[in-house]
Amino acid sequence: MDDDAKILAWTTTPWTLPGNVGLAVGPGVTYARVRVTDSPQGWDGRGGAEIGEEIILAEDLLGDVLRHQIEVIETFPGSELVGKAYDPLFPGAVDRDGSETAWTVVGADFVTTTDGTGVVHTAVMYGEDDYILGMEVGFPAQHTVDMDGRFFPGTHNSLDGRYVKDCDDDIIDLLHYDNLLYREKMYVHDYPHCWRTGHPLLYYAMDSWFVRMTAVKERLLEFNDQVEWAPANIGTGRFGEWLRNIKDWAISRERFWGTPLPVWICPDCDHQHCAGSRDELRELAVDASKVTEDPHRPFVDEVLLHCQADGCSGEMVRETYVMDCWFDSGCAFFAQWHHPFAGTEKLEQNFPIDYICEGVDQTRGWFYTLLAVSTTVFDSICYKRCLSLGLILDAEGKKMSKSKGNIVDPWDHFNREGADATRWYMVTAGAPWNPLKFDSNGVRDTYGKMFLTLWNCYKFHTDYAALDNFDPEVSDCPVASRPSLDRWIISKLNSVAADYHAQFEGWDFHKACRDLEDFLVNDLSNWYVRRSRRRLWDEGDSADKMACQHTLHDVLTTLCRLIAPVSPFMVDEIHRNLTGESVHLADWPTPQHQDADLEASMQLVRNLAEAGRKVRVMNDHRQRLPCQSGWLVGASGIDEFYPILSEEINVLNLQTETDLDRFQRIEIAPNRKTLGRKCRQDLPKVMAALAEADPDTLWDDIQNSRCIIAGFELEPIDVEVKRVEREGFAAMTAEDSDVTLVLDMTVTEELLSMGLAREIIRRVQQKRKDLDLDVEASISLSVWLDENNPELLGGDWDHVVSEVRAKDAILDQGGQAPDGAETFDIDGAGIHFKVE
RNA sequence: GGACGGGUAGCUUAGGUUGGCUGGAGCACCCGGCUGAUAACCGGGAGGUCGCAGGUUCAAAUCCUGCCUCGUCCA
Repeated sequence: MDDDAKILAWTTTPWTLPGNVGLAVGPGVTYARVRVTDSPQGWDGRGGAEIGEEIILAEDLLGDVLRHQIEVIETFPGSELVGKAYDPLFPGAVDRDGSETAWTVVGADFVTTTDGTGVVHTAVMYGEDDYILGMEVGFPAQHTVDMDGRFFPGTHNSLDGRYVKDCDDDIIDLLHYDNLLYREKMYVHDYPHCWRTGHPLLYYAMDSWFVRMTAVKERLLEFNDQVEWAPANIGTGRFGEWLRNIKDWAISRERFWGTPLPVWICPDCDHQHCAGSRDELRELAVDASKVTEDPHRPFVDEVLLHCQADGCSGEMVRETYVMDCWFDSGCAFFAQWHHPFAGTEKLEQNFPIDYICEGVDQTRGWFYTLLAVSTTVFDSICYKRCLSLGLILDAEGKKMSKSKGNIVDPWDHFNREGADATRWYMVTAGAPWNPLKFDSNGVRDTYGKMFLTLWNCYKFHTDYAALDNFDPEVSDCPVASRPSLDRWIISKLNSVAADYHAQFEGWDFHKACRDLEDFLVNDLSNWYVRRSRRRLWDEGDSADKMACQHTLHDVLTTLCRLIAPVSPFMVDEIHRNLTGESVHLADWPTPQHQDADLEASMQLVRNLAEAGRKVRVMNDHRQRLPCQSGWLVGASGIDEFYPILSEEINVLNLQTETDLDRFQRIEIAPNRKTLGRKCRQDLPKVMAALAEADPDTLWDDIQNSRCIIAGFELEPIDVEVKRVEREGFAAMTAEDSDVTLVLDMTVTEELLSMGLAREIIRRVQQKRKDLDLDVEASISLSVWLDENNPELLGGDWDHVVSEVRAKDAILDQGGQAPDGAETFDIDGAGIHFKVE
């Protein structure tokens, strides 16, 4: 350079060096002039420097960049370097073209010392910053590379005509042999690549048509504020930020396929004309017959127009570009109605659009281009509500792509678990705007839990309905007249339906569907249907059975309608079979028959049933072994559910009780900490006395300050009071309530017999099922009981015989079972049976 | 390099805006139970440094700062 020193610049793209036309430095950055005093310890790669050579670079980066021993001669701000000229690395590759600033140092704000040398190589045509700077300071703007990525002839005799990325290494060699290279270094950095082929891309300045979006920036922001975004932070954040940093829209593409850019230019006077219709083209065409029905390339390229400029008789030629395909997308909202040539009424009815929905990766696609076109052309918002969906990722959280091979083939799931389960899984797996890590097991679970349960509820209903020739149209059964269990499931369904609707409106599809699934599995299947089985076994005609069938019919049809928008197939089958009509033609349910008190009561009943099961487990009392008595302490208003509850928790006699003390006693435990301090060596004596004393009187005395033991007065702080169940009782308070269930845990011969009968029934029923017997089929049953079993009483044996539909039955207590009998153990006693 | 979002049990996740009781669930696992529609269900158990480090506070998964890491878009 016009200085004795060499200036050290840095690049990650050697192929842009022939195009170098300037160097940028930070005016405020401190630079150092150093002299090489000695060789380095070792040296990797090409490049180097002579002893005594002077080098200029940013002071902060001396240690990172230089390998030689050096001395710093002076330091100075970058502004002192501005204006100095240097010799091009590839003389002749770029023509000076009258530029005053070519191959000089210029100042630029973007230069930092976070990496490189603090001196930025600038090749105007191959980088955005470079181009902007070059235009500003007047560097020559010439390509050294053609559109195929090859160096133009005249760049350098060993580079001409070669693909630039293949030349990087040779360029380093050339610099090395000319003593122009200081150092090469491996450096990891991001670089854009073609998403399809994986080839590295070249930044390349080229002519384009733009839509001046910057002119409507404020309007875009204003309209965006009127859109209801889900989630809201996309509108203000990601999309809002994009609009705030809006760039002009590069609208032209050098392609063949696509919507032709409708711009014609006169070669004589440069007048430009944008055509708006085929009619207009025919009118202006030099030869109207060239305007064909197909307005695409190549036909449209043949059309020449009469120049529209005053006094010019030139023939205008079409710009050969096509439009960015996203422009077509942005026009969809009016183009679908063929507006402006037709469909204006349709457009008015449907614009702005109520709702659009696309992946979050479409921020710059649909979301932006629709708004861009509606703003520039219609000065209006385009859509009122917009849901930005999260992407579907693979199990490792990577975006699915065919080239990576990490895609899940949806057909695998459609064929295995069905489209319904796949769809329901995808909706319930997370909020729609969150990325979804697709989990195949989740689809499996949804299939088993949601759709098999739905189908089984339907099967249960339809099997018994068929047996009874049930026809919902024929019989009439007002909801108000049905038993409370029926009114409860109907109320509950309607409450869930109302929430479901509200959650859909609030974008919470995932929560809505999870709640509905919970209703189906827990409320309908595991409570209503389970509690109703016996009602349908009734072989006569009863009002109760009729009510149950009507209720199942009503609940299933409504449920189908709610599920249909998400999972349309199985519910359509069910709905058609139940009503003869497709679910997709049915009305959306409107909530009715809601009864909050009834729902609350049933919730309490279910919590009590749960408490009953829990208390049995904790007290080691088998579910099938009945309890003689149970009491509900603090319950009111649920008497009508006592039959259900007593059956559910297997209690023979369930009653309301107000006095919990009847089942509980207190225990007094010493507080060793306070007592120890108080009694010292007398503590064992006091503790022994405490253990002996009657807890009730003791506690009474302590509270009234008249408890003196071994000369010490005991205060409430000295003891801990615990309430425990009296011998033979077990208790538990139901969740979210003040109601306590107390069970009598006493075991009697009668109860053991009943429990034994239930065990046998259960095993035989399982056997019936294993043998795949028809529900109505009869069997022959033989039972042998080992001697250590409790006695099976006559009434209980009769119960077994009728429950399992045995037409003849033999009971042998204490006898020897023959080979081939089924065997099981209850409390260590063997039981054998045979079903024929 | 910029914008935005995420990181909670082996896995999938709720909660986070408004700090507060023992951080909930599901799958899988272990033990027990229910079941004449169910591949469903119920009870118990084991499994958590709520990415890391600081800060604010009587108190932080939650608020603040920095960092690490993953994702998407842009460059």
